[in-house]
Amino acid sequence: MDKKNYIGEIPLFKGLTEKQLEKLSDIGLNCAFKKSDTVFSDGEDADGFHVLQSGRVKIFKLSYEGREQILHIINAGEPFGEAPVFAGEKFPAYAEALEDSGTIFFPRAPFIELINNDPLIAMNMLAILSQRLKRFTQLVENLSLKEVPQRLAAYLLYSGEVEEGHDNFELNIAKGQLASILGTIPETLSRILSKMVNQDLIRVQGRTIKLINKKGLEELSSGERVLA
Amino acid sequence: MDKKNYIGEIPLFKGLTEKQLEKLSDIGLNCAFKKSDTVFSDGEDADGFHVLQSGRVKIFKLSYEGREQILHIINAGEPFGEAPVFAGEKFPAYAEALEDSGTIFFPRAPFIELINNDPLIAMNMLAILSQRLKRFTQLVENLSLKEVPQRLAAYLLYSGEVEEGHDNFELNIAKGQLASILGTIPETLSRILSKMVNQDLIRVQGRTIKLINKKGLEELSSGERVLA
DNA sequence: CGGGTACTTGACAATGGTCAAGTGTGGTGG
DNA sequence: CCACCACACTTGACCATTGTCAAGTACCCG
Repeated sequence: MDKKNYIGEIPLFKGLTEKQLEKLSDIGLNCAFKKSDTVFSDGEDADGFHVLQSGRVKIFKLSYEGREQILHIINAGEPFGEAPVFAGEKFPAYAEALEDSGTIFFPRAPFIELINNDPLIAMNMLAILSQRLKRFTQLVENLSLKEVPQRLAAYLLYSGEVEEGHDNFELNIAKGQLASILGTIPETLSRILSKMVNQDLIRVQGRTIKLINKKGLEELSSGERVLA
Repeated sequence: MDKKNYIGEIPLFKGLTEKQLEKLSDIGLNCAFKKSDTVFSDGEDADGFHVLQSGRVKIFKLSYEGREQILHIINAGEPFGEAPVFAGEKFPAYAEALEDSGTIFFPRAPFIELINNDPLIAMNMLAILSQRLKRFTQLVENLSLKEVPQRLAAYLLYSGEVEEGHDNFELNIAKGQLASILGTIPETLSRILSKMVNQDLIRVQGRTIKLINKKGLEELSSGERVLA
């Protein structure tokens, strides 16, 4: 079984001893989800958390009318649903597989016991939660203080840095999902992309985006410039 | 010196031994801020975090145009600016004293050392960060998926529960600051309060709010009902 | 009592969401 | 291999929510 080896690769569990990995491997349970399966629901009792092994998962909230706001896209190696392990005890949002996905589920009680004996896991977990907080701070800033074109510009610049091919990259999600990340709807996103194309800021072909005028995008994202 | 005794009262440091409190007391530095003093600024290097001893502090972001979104109001006993201790190393927002305030500042390095030797502090810190994440989740949900009347209704119901006098309480902040918590501006807040008064949902007198129709407010906050 | 700040109210504008219709496009089955 | 269906996306017309600007009122502190 290579579960243990895999666990050793997870950033959250970097630097642990063989013995600790052994224990983690003992308490971790493999789970499989098909595309668009629900992993957990908002308000559901949480008796542990997942680490994504393969595939992708979106964490999101739903409005009364059914609109969706994506809080986070989880990629392989990242934990999710970990906050209720330490406080609240209920999942604070929905989680759904964007593709067929595999996770390792760590039940709460044995995991907490493990942490109590090892500050390193705790420190790693603190780092991850802190990172999440920082991202949420940005998300709140974007939603409350920036308009959709600014948010989109920032997203494109950020993606352009992360993906290969600094100014010519492929969206790794559907445009509708991107809208949901940016806190808007597909129609609005579509219109703004058109405007950006008209102003020669970007070029769009399906899911491929080419950044033509990075300077302009940066001005947009900071708010110096507006997308008339 | 009663610093040590005070530290023992802080929720974050509950359950520690005398010796640990001693150490914390050794590394903690007293700070004083006058009303509207800046405690730290967005992007500033963080070499530690504060615990608020007295007064109140707001944590907030600013837009390009200068609009303010409050992320959190810190009350006595709560830590703030703790995330960059574990990740990022820069404060992710502004902090400003709402009143004359006193804090204890814990420098990063000795604090981390302390944590490495004591899982209990780590667990408490994990609980606090998790709690923050949950609150941020709600904040994102409110900003992105709810309209201002819904947010206000939820806020009033929540405050009504927390404060004494379940349905007749005093706002502990200026209305302009409340607007900034709700992600809007004073003018909009003012109008919505008027509408709520007209519909006999609440009564307002200066900073005193009386909840007349809790059921109606609940329907509003959930989205079943709209504020025509 | 005076002055500044907080708050309110009105008229207006614009961002962005809703509804509706149309245009691909990819995947499946005949 | 092609046809078709479903679904993602686009585009247009409309309108609600909410932010901006401006003016006026109330209130608190000195």
